Amino acid sequence: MDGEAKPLRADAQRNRERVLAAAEMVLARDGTAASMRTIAAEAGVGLGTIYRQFATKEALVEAIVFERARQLIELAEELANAPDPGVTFFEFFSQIVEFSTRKRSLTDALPDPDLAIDKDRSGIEQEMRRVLSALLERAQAAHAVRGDFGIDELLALLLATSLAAEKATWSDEFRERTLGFVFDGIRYRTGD
Amino acid sequence: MDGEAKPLRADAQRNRERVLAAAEMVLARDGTAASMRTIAAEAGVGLGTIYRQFATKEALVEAIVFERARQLIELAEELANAPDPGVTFFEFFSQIVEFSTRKRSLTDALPDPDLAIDKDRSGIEQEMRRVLSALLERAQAAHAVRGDFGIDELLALLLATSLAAEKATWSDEFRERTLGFVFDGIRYRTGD
Amino acid sequence: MDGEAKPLRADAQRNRERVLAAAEMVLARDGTAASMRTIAAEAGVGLGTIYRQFATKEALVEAIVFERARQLIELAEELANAPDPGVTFFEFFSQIVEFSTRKRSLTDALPDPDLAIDKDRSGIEQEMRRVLSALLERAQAAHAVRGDFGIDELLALLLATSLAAEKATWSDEFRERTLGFVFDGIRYRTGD
Amino acid sequence: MDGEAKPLRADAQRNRERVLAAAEMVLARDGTAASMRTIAAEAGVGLGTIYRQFATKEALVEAIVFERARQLIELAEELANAPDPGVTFFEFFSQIVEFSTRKRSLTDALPDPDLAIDKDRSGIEQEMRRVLSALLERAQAAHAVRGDFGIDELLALLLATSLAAEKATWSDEFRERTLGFVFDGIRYRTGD
DNA sequence: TATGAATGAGTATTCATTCAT
DNA sequence: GATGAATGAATACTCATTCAT
Repeated sequence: MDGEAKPLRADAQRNRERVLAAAEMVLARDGTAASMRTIAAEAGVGLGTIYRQFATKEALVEAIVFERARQLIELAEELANAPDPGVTFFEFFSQIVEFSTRKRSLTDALPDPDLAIDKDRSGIEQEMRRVLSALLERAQAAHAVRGDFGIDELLALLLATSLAAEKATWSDEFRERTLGFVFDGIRYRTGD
Repeated sequence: MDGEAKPLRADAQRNRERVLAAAEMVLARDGTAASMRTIAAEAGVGLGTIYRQFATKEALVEAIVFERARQLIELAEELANAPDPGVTFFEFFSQIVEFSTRKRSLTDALPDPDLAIDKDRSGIEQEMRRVLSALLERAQAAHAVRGDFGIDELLALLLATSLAAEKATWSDEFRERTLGFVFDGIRYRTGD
Repeated sequence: MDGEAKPLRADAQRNRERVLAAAEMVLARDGTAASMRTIAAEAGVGLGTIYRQFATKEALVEAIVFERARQLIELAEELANAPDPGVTFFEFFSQIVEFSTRKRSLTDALPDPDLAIDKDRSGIEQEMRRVLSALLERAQAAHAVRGDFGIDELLALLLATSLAAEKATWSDEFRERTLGFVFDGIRYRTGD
Repeated sequence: MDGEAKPLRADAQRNRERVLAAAEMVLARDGTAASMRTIAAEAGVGLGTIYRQFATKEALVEAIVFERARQLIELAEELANAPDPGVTFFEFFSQIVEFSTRKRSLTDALPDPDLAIDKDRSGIEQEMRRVLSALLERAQAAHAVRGDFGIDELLALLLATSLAAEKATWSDEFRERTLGFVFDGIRYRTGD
């Protein structure tokens, strides 16, 4: 839909990936305050090499967020036709939160209704809304999730629990227990 | 060993408050990356004036967090004997989240199990746990909240929803709707 | 010859002395990098009180140097008619150096031929030259010090050994031993 | 574990030298209170350029001191086998003092028994003691210097006269005359 | 008159970004 | 293309000095 115009030379592509991997690791460890120099060192490339691929630090961070969003979308798409829509929905929710525990700043990948929405960002966010809506609707059709629970509320609660998990590093056990209460509030019940 | 020793000269007190107010505003807007100079300018005082009251930037931020935590605790204490424990509990939860919508970084006031806990911080966090536990237990005794919902889960969900509300600036209407689902998962139901 | 015009109120005089004493102590300990606030705290007075007596930090430092110079001069004058001019001369030399070991920056009290010489400074320096010359000449007249050793060389060697003693904090024993060599070079010898 | 690892790019090397030269000059003029900005301006480079070569101001100052110490050592080593040990010894002493007249703060290169001694510093100071001891012992063996004059006293008097020469900027003529008296005190005499 | 609160220029240092090698 | 040296704006913090209380 944009960008990736020329298919990058092989070595350039390899460098791009090394930088992304290093940046992901360093940012996860040090937060966005991490310096470009640190990232370059971790990637084993020169500073200039990063700037060849990413115009600014902001662009690099965005690329990572973008990448993560793509992974989420991919995962959601794989699950689009999974056998049990209800179980699938809740497991997917849980998985996203677990992801956040491990990778700091993943939450930036979730649509932020506030931020100035540039083209690229908007595109992927739309896509995320789309795939999440699909999972949600299937779960509702299967009478596993309440019908009055909308996509905006889903995004809000995903963001909420992911942020908290990220900030406080929830244990697996604690995550499941806490999410359990949220899920109980969302779950379809006879009489709704 | 605490502080509040001498009762500050009138002008010093006024400046202290101006600095705190300005810092709260600027930090809410720009995050903790905001510069001391910006805060001083916003407060209409010289840089040195800030440093007279707060030894470091960190101390200033902590003072704000501390102040907010104290407000929360005060509110919770006022509600400790309110007539309807169930309604009180859920309204309190909602109010905290609403607070976050207006004042960014309030969430720092909620206990963060992770961070190195210095004495002062630890004190206020213990207090917050205590008052929140009291509200929770009263609501549980009144069969308004599930008995298996603990203080840690409460803190986690408060943090979660506050962070999200803060990040995305939820409207009143959206907040009530979204929290409604969470509350439904927490609420006591016959058969538990 | 100047300054001390009005004879200062009793309390003002007391404050002046407290400040001087504190400043001497603090400057000796921390060097001239010591802050005015530290000095005020040590003296147990407010910052303003220091500035009432000394227009600038520089003026305060100068006052101390001045004070020390006056002490040296006084000592030299007391010795002007001491019984053994030779012993007196060398003991005086040694005492000045010992002084430097204890009080940092005393060396500033010794005439510095370089510096822009303001009126006050010049006055006391002239005086110091005068009293030192007197001691020296008496020692030479008594055939205790070589006749070709002049006042400029005396000042230079006093400054030299004082600076070194100050910088390296010589022990009593080391000072006497080291000065011994210098004295041997100055001492009158048959055949001169 | 030492340093001189990679042989610096040509431009980096040139800048390093420009910085060192500028720092030497500025520090000589303004003392160690001189600001990094002033040094950068004098060197005609950006502030960051200094910090690329020297991690802190302290490191820069140390580098200069180190450099000077190395020059002294080199000079001393060249003289280690000079024909007349006595003349050599006194000329070397005089040369060091003359050096100080031109380059302020050289005296920092002389071992300071006081200061916290870090590894590098300690290394070079040991070396300086060693080469000076060698010169001294040769002069003593040649009956040019008194046998009871030790390396510590030598270092003390070198420091003393260098500091004074630095502070007061002695003329060539005055230096020779004044040092003459010191030398006379050190010199070997029949009857010792 | 004494106090210490307020001021803001000045300091060392960091870091995103540019550009010569 | 890749490297990393150079740049300088920006940051937290200090301190001599002034001035309201």
